Amino acid sequence: MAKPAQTARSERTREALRRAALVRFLAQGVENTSAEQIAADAGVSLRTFYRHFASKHDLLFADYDAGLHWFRSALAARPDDEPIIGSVRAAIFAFPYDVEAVTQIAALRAEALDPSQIVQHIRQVESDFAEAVAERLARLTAPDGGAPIGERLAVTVTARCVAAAVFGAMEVWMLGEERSLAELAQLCHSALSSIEAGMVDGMFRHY
Amino acid sequence: MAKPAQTARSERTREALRRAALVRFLAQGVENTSAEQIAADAGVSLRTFYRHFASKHDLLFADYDAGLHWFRSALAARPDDEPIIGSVRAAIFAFPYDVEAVTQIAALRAEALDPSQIVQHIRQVESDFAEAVAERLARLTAPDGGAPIGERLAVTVTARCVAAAVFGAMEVWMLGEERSLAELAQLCHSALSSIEAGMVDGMFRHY
DNA sequence: CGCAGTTTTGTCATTATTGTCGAAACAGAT
DNA sequence: ATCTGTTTCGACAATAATGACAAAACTGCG
Repeated sequence: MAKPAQTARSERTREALRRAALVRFLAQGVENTSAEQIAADAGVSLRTFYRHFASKHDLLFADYDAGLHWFRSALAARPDDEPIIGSVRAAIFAFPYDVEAVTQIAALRAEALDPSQIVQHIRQVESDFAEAVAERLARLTAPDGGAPIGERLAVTVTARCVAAAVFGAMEVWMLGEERSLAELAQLCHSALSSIEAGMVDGMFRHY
Repeated sequence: MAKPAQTARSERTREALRRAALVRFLAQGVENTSAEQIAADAGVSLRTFYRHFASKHDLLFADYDAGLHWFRSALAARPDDEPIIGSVRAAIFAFPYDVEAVTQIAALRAEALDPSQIVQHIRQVESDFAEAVAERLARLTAPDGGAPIGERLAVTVTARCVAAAVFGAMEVWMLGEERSLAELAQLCHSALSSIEAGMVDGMFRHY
């Protein structure tokens, strides 16, 4: 849909667009920057801009894939026999992120996107998160996805419940008054534990 | 974002646009129908069209809110002391829907939207579903949302897990070979039961 | 190097979407 | 019916986004 990025050239173009956009966005705000300006700054045509990014706002999510990839790898690196909740805990607490950059981008998003779009993105993140967990779980059963349907159901539902715990905790945190990171960690921990407790009896007791 | 719909007049306009769009879409396909045509058919200006619908594609989701509202009401109508899983089962199996219309719209969506957009919509549905369940659960604890944070966390996570079960079942069903409605019902039943079993011990054992 | 095939861009044209501002239609009170 | 404040609509202009096709850059190979 919007990602040539195969060759070195296209990668350069992409980078140029990314940089140009960030500069403009920071200097004059997202809405006051036209796609044409960005393209011009990067020295390419408008059409080319849209070949690299689905939309102007898409630039605000340009770094997301890298983070997802990191998480997926972190999960995959965990030993096969570790209980899934433990793997997830380890991965999410080890997640490295550039506070500066994240804050900056978050501000731009808040400025240019309406709340529903941001919520939509969070749902996307949760969905990808669940998929990563499912991928890790599936490794235990049938690496190729050819598992019996009951097993597939268990993997999918379990993974989604884990995601439900983490993102549910985040939701409660955002709506609550206490906004410290410690509080968030506490909520995550608590939510994951509740899932874990439920897992001893449920259909997915094996994970 | 795009919904005057307060007065009778705007409701008429909205309906006119909806009808006009459906006719065109069915006759010549979504992509071959321009927003201008729809507006013209409905006898309003292009700008007015965009006052009622956020986008041309938005028309393909125009009926969604009604369904959500139905579900929310169905859940609310259930007795307070019924276990949540039971309420959800009852509600989803009683859901009334016009096979004709649903099939028709689904075809149009498949034609005009790319898969990622459809997935995005499904996520939206799941999210709203979870929220409806959470609403029903919250009634048991603190009607005003002023419950202690632990309780809020339990409600949120539980609701999301229920949604995870239902939509996880749907995902497995869609990816599987058996596509009968019976199979879907079976998967939903199974997924909900697994959650139910887990609930006897987890933090949300009370629901 | 020079050629044939593939990928990436550019250009042009068309449609989609949004901001702004003023006119028309509407609801309620006099 | 007339006045008045509000909602909805139309007209116009500026961006945003996409389709179609040709030119330019890049690739591997003889």
